[in-house]
Amino acid sequence: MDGRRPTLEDVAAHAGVSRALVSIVIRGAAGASDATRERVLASAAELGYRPDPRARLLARRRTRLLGTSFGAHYPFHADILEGIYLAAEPAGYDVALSAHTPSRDEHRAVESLLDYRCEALILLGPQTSELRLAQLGRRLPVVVVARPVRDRSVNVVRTDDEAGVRAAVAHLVELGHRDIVHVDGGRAPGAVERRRGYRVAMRGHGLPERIRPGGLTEEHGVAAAQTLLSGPEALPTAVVAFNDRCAVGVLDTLSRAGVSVPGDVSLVGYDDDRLSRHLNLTTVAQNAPRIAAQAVDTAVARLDGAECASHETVIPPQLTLRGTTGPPAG
Amino acid sequence: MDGRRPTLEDVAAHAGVSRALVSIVIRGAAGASDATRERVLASAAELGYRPDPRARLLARRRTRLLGTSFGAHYPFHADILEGIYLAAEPAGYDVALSAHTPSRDEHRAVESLLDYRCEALILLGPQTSELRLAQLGRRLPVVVVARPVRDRSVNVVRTDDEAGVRAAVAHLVELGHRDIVHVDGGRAPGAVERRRGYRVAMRGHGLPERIRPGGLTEEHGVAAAQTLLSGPEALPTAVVAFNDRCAVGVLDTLSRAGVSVPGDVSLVGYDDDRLSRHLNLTTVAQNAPRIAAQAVDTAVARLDGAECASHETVIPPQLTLRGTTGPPAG
DNA sequence: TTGAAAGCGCTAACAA
DNA sequence: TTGTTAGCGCTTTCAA
Repeated sequence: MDGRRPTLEDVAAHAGVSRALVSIVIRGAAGASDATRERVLASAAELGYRPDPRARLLARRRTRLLGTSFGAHYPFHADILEGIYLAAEPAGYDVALSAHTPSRDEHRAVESLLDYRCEALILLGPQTSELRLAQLGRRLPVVVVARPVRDRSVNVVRTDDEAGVRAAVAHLVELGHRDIVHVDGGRAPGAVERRRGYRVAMRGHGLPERIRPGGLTEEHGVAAAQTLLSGPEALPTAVVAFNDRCAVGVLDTLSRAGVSVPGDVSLVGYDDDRLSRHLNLTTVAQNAPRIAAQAVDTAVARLDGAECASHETVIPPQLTLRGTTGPPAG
Repeated sequence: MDGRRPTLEDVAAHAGVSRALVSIVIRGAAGASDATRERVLASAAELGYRPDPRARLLARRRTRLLGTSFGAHYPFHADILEGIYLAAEPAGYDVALSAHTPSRDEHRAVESLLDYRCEALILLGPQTSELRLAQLGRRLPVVVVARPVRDRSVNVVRTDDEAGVRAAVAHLVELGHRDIVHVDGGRAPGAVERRRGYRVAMRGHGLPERIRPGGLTEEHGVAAAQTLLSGPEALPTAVVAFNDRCAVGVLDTLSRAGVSVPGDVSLVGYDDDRLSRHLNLTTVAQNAPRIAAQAVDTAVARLDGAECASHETVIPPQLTLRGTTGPPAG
């Protein structure tokens, strides 16, 4: 079937030089004549040589590995992952992935990253306790994405969620809405900030707060919309949902109950999922590529010894107007 | 900051035995007295020793690594991933993950898995050509999930998509529908089979086929529903969508156009995403945990030398009746 | 510019 | 039952 893959040694023999020289050439390090370089490269290509990352990792002083933990079920994490791969390569780092799922918790995901001697950790929306994050942060550079952390031993890259929701509310108020409900994110990362943004904005406009418990999935949106439909109070004229998935649940439930969006009720999501673009959902966009690039930059900067890289990078969100918001009916 | 992590050597010194013995104990291999075993374990615990997987992988004859490639943006892949982690552990295998994204193609994802000397590959819904899959399959055990492959050098685990769609159509016909549209999956994995299931079923019932080009995201559903709404022909009384995401697009577009589901139009999805459960969508469920377990089992069987493990395992889908199907209006 | 040699932390014969 | 020893495939001084 397989047959051993060629090693440095094989390439060296084939090219008639020492292993050390091959290593130098493969790594693109200085110290080999152009002639040798060419010959080695030719041999390597001919044999189909590919360096063994395990051995490389073991031998090198540095692993140049960026450990990234993510939630397997979060589309937003997938977007960021893509950006991390993109940014890591030119910086000379490899990415080690570790997923957490309902049955494989974050702790295990992180432990496995640590076992592989990742030099820094990028944690996407971690639910881990502040205490544990701080412990990790004292051990190696840790970049927490999409969640604020007070402890200064970890770095944070996140969207200014509070501002995002404030902008959403401002937009609705501008359109003439006064009865605006927030379907919140419960204990999800970022939920506190978005809730605060809503409250601050409503108070600022002198409007009464109406918050419904929600969460980060469609089902939460469905449930919240149902309480809105069946509750004793009148329907609001607008809803700001925790995220796009939640908004989809709200949208769907309202539409199917004969409530027109945005005719009767305006709706704003959060994230700018691929989804929202095509459901024509007004939403607050998080800049995933920029968040990813910043996370990698921060990790690399810390690794390069910039101890005092700024603790937190807050990236501005962008209100994206589409078809689910309009003036109130009355 | 860090300080070197303890090695086998450290544990050996601390316990006053040789490295070999520690290795034996840590691996749980036979050949150490209970007393020694206990002492070594105690030392390891005290020092917080964790084996270095790179070194272990390098030294071992076998890596016991199952390489898994997946699409970062596919929720269904996430479900399967979870099952793979679950099944791999008791089988004594580790899982190496490699994501493909729009900017990091499957080829790269697979190469990196190969570099890490994975013993077998589990490819989730690969778009790779049959030719390349066959080449891979001759090199090491390869299990392709959720897509049929004729070439017998790879193993396949998939849902009987044709039967799934046939069941969906049968259900609609039973309810009295005669004008049933299929919004298909275009070139997506599984699309051919589902389309065939639709055609076979419609022909079997003596009904005319109406297929609309679709795809695997909400946007495809939205687009297809729009052509349905604006086209010259009458709306069908039922729609079978390629998958749940596509169905959500259809559902949303119809609802917002004032078309009641299932009052005016019945709708069936495919996959049984988390999503569909809470949008109360009638759908065809793929059994992700079972698919995952079967994929791991197959890979392990092939690794254990069962060359002739059956080429293909087809898992029955399950029509799941919920609230988006009902009798036609007339 | 090149090569020899010593590790990286582990496993697995083999010998004691 | 235990210890010795030789790798796994690479990087990285240090000499030549």
